[in-house]
Amino acid sequence: MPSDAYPAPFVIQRNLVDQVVDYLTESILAARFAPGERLSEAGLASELGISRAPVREAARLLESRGLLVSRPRRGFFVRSLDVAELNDVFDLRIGLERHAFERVMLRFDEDIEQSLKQQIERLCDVASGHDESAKIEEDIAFHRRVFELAGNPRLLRAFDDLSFELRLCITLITRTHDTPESIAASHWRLLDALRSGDPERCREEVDYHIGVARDSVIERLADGHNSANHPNNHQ
Amino acid sequence: MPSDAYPAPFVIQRNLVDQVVDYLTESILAARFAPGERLSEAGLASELGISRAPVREAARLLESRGLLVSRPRRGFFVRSLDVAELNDVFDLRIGLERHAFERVMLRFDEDIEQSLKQQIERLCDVASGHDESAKIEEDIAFHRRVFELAGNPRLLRAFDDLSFELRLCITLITRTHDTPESIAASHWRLLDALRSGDPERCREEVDYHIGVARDSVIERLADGHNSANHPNNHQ
DNA sequence: CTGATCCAAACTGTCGACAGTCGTCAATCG
DNA sequence: CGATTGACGACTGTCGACAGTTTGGATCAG
Repeated sequence: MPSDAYPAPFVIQRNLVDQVVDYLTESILAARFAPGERLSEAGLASELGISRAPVREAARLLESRGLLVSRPRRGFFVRSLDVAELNDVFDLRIGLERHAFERVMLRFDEDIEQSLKQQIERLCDVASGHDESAKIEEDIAFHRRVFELAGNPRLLRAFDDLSFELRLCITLITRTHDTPESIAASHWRLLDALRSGDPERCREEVDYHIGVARDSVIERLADGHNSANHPNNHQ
Repeated sequence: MPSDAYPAPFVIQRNLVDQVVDYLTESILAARFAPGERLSEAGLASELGISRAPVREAARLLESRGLLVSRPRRGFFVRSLDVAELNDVFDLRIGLERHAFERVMLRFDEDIEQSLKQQIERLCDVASGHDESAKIEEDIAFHRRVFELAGNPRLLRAFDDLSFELRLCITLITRTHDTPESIAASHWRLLDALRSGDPERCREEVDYHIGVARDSVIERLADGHNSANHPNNHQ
């Protein structure tokens, strides 16, 4: 008997907490909740037709993901990032991506190349369309693939943790209008760098790639979307 | 921890969740709970004289810190790391420390040097004693100081998140018996590398330093402490 | 004696309720 | 008229309870 292991998701018995986590995550990233907005436990619970306990536990999880902040005796608020925090997120991302790319480079082979090529092609497919959300997700998916290929699950988790804040950064602004060609080209350059086997060059390409993304976000944030977005840190 | 908001801690009104988080964290890291051990919500709650709700919320938080793993409908278990996971933790640590050291190097000045010198001296103070726990904490404190000086709170939080797993790695084994001199010397070398302003050299020193720590842990894990530690890894 | 089956105890997931706290706003006072 | 105080309402922190599930042992067939 396979008594040990395998949660066996035959019948996916999702508990309420996970469902609430997904619901809240999507709601925040789809900007259905405004940054800084207070989330009422009771309100959410009754809205979802459940009790407050699962909502509270879900909120704790979202807090650890950086999507919510809790103020004792006040409740949970949707995280709102200022420019400094946004810079910090991208700075950490650079550190993580450098590491992931280096690890991938060390084990680069035909399979990895194919895998990344496929990912870029999927990115190209949606890049010509008008589904901005899909572009963002495929962009992130490419980078996530790199972290998968790095072969370190813990490193991947660090990226996943950060990616929620990353999406939050992007949610805060209107999406960039890069051309499909430029989006594709910038990712082909990363693959080329990996292929070259030159660590120095790879670092530079990663720094440039992430730097462009960061500047794009910051630029738009400065363009006016920052107004009336008082960050939720007081006194 | 990572959170913001310093709302006048005149009267420290700690809620139960935070207290339970601290209690559990300390219990796990002090090896009062065995790796892989099941934690009964009801048991803990009655033991602490509280209800299960705060215990559950605290456990969720510990899960996000990597100290507990939850199995649906089964409860929470103390995380137990196998050699592969342990390698992953240290690999991520290398990535983070490289980045932190680089950032510190870019803004290196007299104040930073003094701050790190103080930290190393505190490390030396405890290194000659017999309080192994203090040695570990001061060792981690030095590295945490580097992350603070890097000037990126998000990067610091990433280290804090990882540091719990790091402590867990160390908890799993008997502590290394490095001499006080070698402990001090290895950290002086890191400071020297920072002072040199040479990124390449800094990376190498960091890689070496963390690598030694990793090997030390792995070596002792292989020495026999791994037996009967069936990992409870899922997801 | 081995292995499958069944049952009771223990536990998790979820709920509704209560008490204490915080923010708001109107009434009061200088 | 502006500042202060106090009460009201909303909400969080915490608790005890119930139902369905898992676990481990007792029971029974082979």
